[in-house]
Formats: sequence, C-alpha cells, structure tokens
Amino acid sequence: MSKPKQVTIVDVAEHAGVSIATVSNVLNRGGIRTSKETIRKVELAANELGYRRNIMAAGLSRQKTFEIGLIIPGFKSIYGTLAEHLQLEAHHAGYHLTVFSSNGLDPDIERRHLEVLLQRRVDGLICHGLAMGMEATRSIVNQGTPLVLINGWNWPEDISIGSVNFGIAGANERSCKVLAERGCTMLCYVGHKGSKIIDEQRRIGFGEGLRKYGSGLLHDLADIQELDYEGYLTDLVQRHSGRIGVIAFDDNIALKLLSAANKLHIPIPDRLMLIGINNDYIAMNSYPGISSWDIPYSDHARSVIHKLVNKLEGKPEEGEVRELELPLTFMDRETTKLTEEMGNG
Amino acid sequence: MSKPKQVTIVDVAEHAGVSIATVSNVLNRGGIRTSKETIRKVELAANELGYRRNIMAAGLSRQKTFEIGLIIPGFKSIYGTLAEHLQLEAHHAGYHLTVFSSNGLDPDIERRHLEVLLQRRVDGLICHGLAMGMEATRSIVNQGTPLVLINGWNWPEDISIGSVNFGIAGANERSCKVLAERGCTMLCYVGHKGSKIIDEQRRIGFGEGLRKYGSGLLHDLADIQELDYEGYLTDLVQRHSGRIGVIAFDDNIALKLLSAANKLHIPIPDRLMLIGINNDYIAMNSYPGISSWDIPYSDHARSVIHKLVNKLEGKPEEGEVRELELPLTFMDRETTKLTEEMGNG
DNA sequence: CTGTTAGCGCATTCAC
DNA sequence: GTGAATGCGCTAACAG
Repeated sequence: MSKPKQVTIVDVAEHAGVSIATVSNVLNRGGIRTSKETIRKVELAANELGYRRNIMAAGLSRQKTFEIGLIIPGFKSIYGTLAEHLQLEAHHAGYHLTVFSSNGLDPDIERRHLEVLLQRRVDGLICHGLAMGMEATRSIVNQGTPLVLINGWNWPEDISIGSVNFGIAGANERSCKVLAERGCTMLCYVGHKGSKIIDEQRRIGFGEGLRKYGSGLLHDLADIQELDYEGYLTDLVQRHSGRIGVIAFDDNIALKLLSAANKLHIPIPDRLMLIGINNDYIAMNSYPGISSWDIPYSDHARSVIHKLVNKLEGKPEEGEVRELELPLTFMDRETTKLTEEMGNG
Repeated sequence: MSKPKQVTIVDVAEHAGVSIATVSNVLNRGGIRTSKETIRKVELAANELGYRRNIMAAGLSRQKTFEIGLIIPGFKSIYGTLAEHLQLEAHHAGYHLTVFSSNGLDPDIERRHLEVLLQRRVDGLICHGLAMGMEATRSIVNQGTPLVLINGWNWPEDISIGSVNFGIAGANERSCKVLAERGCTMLCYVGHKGSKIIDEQRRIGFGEGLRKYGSGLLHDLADIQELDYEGYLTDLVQRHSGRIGVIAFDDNIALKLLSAANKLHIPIPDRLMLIGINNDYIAMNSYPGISSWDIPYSDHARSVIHKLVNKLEGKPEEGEVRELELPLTFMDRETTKLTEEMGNG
C-alpha cells in the first residue's frame, strides 16, 4: 500500500515524449550533449511525476556504487568526529559514506558489517583498528575492494592499499619531553589495553619518551582496567615527593584522573601534571583545562578519502606514501602550565 | 584490475551443477524446501568460488532493501549513542541501518541525505529533529516511505507514522522541583537556541517547573550564544545572595558552568546547584559530579525500530501510541546533594 | 543529438 | 524438488 508504484525513467520518457536513454542522459549529466529543449522537457516531466532515480538499478548497471564503507569502533568521541569529517570529504569527492560501528572493536560485529558492505558492493573501504586480525581481514576483503586503514600500522600491501595514522606515539613521546622539561621527576602512563593497537602505540611512544627524556626519572605504567583512580594517585604522591607527570590514554581518562586529583586536593600542576590526548571537548572545558593533543581531523579525512579515491579512479598518486602519519598538536593548558596565573574571578 | 569478475549465482549454479533458481533458494533460505544434498553442493560451490550476494540486484528484484535510514544532527554525544543502539536494534529486526549526519541540523545537508536515502529505496526512515521543516519534509518524503521521528512533537500523520521522544520537558520541570525543594531561591535555565525543538522543549519544561514549584522565586533565562560563563555566574551571585539553581541545556554546557564556578570558587552545591541533562560521561566523571538525567537508550531504540518494523511488516501494532514519550531518570550527584559529604582523600 | 538494444545479478512465478 | 523464463530500473554501446 505504501509504495504505490515506482516512477521510473520509462514513465518520465513517456510523459516527456522522448526515449529512456535521453532521460537517463539528461538526469545524470553524463557529459552527453543534449538540446536545451529536451532537457527542459525531461526535467519537467521528472518533477511532475516525482521521479527519483533508483540507485540500486544504477549501481547494478554501471558496475560502480559511488559508495564508501566506514567501520569504526563507535560513534562517540573522536570516532564520531572522524566519521563526520570523512562523510563530508567523501561527499566532496562524489561519494557517499556508509558508517557502521563495531561496538567497541567487537570482531564479530566487525565481520558482519564488512560482509554487508561488500554485499553492497561499496567501491572502497575505510576501517579503523580492525580487531579481527589480518588473516580474517584478508580472507574477507581480498576480492579487490580497496581498503584504507586509519591507525593501522604495518599492514601488508595485499590487504590494504595504505593507511593514514595519527602520530600518537610521537605525541606520547613529546608528552614525556614536556613533563620532564617542566620539572616532573616521575612519569606515568595510564593506558587502556582494551584499545589494542592504539594503546600499543601509546606505550611505544611513552617508552621512547622515557628513554630520550626520562633517564634517571621514576616511571610507572598503569591500566584503567579496574583501576582505582583515587587510590592510584594517593599511592603515587605517597611514593614520590617530587612533581609527578601523568599521561592519560585519552581525555576521558584524563578527566577521571583530574577529578580524582581535585578531590584529593593534589595541587595541579605543582604537584601533579596531567596530559590527555585527542583534545576533546572535555579537555577544553574542564577546570583546570587539560593539556592535550589536537587531532587534525580535516587533513586526516582529506588524506584518507584522497588515497582511496585516487586508487578508485586510477589517479597518478605521485609519490604517495603508503603509510601516512599525521602529527598531533600540543594544546598547552593549566594542567601543565607552571607560570601562568590560574583564574582570578 | 581490481574487481576481476563478480562471482554470480550463475557461476555457483554451474559449479554445483544445479540451476540458478536452486542456488537462490538455498542461499536465501526462502523457506523453500530443498534436499540436503543439493544444499550441501550449493554451499560448497558458493564457498569455493567466494560467492557474495549482490544486495543491489536482490533489492531490485524483490522490491525491498531491508535497509533503514537514520539522520541525526551529528555522531557525537548522545546522538552517537543513539545511533549505536538503533543500529543494534535494527539488526535484531533483520535490517541494516545507514546513518547520516546532518552536521548540526544543516537543512541542506539534511535534504541531501534524505534524497540519497530515498534513492537507495530504504524501507524506512528515522530522523532526529528535522531542521528543514514540515513542508519540505512532506514534499520529499511523501512517496510512501514510513518515517519515524525522534524528538519530534506534533507532526502530522501524513508525514510521520509516529515519534518516540525523550521526556526532556518533564525532566526540566522536575529539575525545578528538585532545586526548589533543596533551597534554591533563584532558578535559571541556560539554553541553546541553536538546537531548536530540543531547546524549545527544555524551555517549556522550565516554564512549567517555575509555575508549579517556583512561585515567588527569582528566575532567569540565558542562552549560550556568546555567553560569557564566568561573567554570567559572577553576575548571578552578585544579584542574588540566596542559593542559585542552574539548569543547563545539556551536560556539555553544565561542564562549562561547573568549570566557571570552580574557577570563581563559588561553593557547590551550597551557593550554586547545577543540573545537566543526558547523563553523559562528563556528568559522571567530573568533580564534583554533575547531577543529570539519564536517557533510556535501549528502550528508546527498541521502540523506534519496533514502530517502524511493525509498519513495514504490517503488524497489528495493537494500541500503539503515535507519540511515545520516554521519561528520563534523575541521577543525583554532588552538584545538587546537600547532605552528602564530599570527598575526603 | 536521439532512439534501440542488450545486459547488470537476482528473485520469482510457473511448468516439469 | 528443480529448472527455464521474465522482470526489477537503469546504463552503455551502437545505430539512426
């Protein structure tokens, strides 16, 4: 009852007194030259009948969907922002972006979504942090659909045409530098192993930072898994009387740490310095403001889409890097600023 | 080069030594009874050839896509969570959910996405806070695609088959009650007119609350548009010496207010009480914790999908309410708790 | 410039 | 149970 009868190009053709080919030409601007008059007639007819092109039929016929599939761990936080930028950028390139969430890196859901996207015959794929592993990915994807990874390190060429990553290891490394330079005599990283590769990169960066800038300093590694934030900080300040620098897995964790510190009345930044990552709304608007690392979303989205579309449209891609790494920008806020005066209502 | 040759049911049929109809039957479990042996053969052939059903062809043929389109203002915050739940729930019902962001209620983007979804011939549509207005919506949607609204009040039947809304007006009303009961002698609402209908509902609730519980109390309305948070609070405490109750548009705004208050050393909750809405991560993890209203995401998603799918599959929908309203749950935290002791490291 | 025709991959009557 | 035929709506070569 709902869908009475689809209006097709046949209807439009009849109504306009032309052939269906002409209608198709006019309505898709395939570069085919058509007389003004015909165009007008067709467009009029289309409007009057309320014609709407059936994308499935179009996709079936031409072997291309102009659709890109995106799989991310979730819609919240930075992934949501990422998706928004990618959606926009994809549109600019003439593609649509279909977004699926793997609900926090659930391999099964991931697989299912991937399957659906491939059944949809998307032209390309973008995935963030594939949890299902390389082998599974290969067996599924290896049918010729180009795949670009976000935050995927060291993936073989036969699976992914490349990746665009955030310089999160570098960020953590430089966080160590900042903290050490500003008098921290103990450096800590509070991670989140549940986030797999991301956490791994963070740890790598932290390790590098320690080696380069933290020689002789105390250090500590923790994981939020069942972490008692207040207990942790209490312990830390008891164990070490100097200034402690804490690097959080992300701004969310940073907020928890900050709240705990505030509750415990640990002076920030004098006794405790804190750095998050992502430069979320949280970091910008908490009190004190949390120092963090800003993500170049736009650049990133552009790189990802370009990489993919270049491949799809056989562009030259002169000197394209397979694995691109985008540096993050340090946002210096109150949790690490020593000299700045802090608020005077 | 990339897509060598699609494996079709024809190939599978040949490889299995059966007809394409049989393959179709087996691979879609259409309830058609087939011999065990044939099934095995077909499935084997399909696996060996790496067959993957072409959804476009299937959708074209049977006039149904099993796809639902969702348009939300963004992927972040509660919308993202909403989308995740809807995606899950849709899957349970046997549908896929395609999510588009209107980038903060941009009517043009909204229109474009709607158009795409309809060209995709989605079976149904879910929209949150259509910004483009009823007339525009009617002219676009009115082709027979069922539309369910989220937070849509008083939409005519010929456009939407119904809506499932959050009781945000009620929440604001009850916020007034809480604040008044706990000794606030001035009630304020800090809104966000940019969020149109949502803000409208908040205002309605605030108005109701004032009338019912705030007679004789001072009150104030503000909008975050160019609001100087610190200035605003400073002004408030100067103007009024009693306890001030502030209701924020959402937890994001609440965080800003909280940070400003902390910076100004305004005692919370003794001098200033604060209530957000959404029960975001922020509210749960800030210090002090922000009292807020929890959203029943799962129930909501279930209601929405059920409403839509019932319609799609012609189910009875006995006693279905056209406009369903789901109450929010108050989460009492430190910004409104007078008697609780607050942290003792 | 415009019309004719042959698929795209699959689902679905019907006969067998 | 299984197989041949028809159509879903559109595009892309070709003819005209």
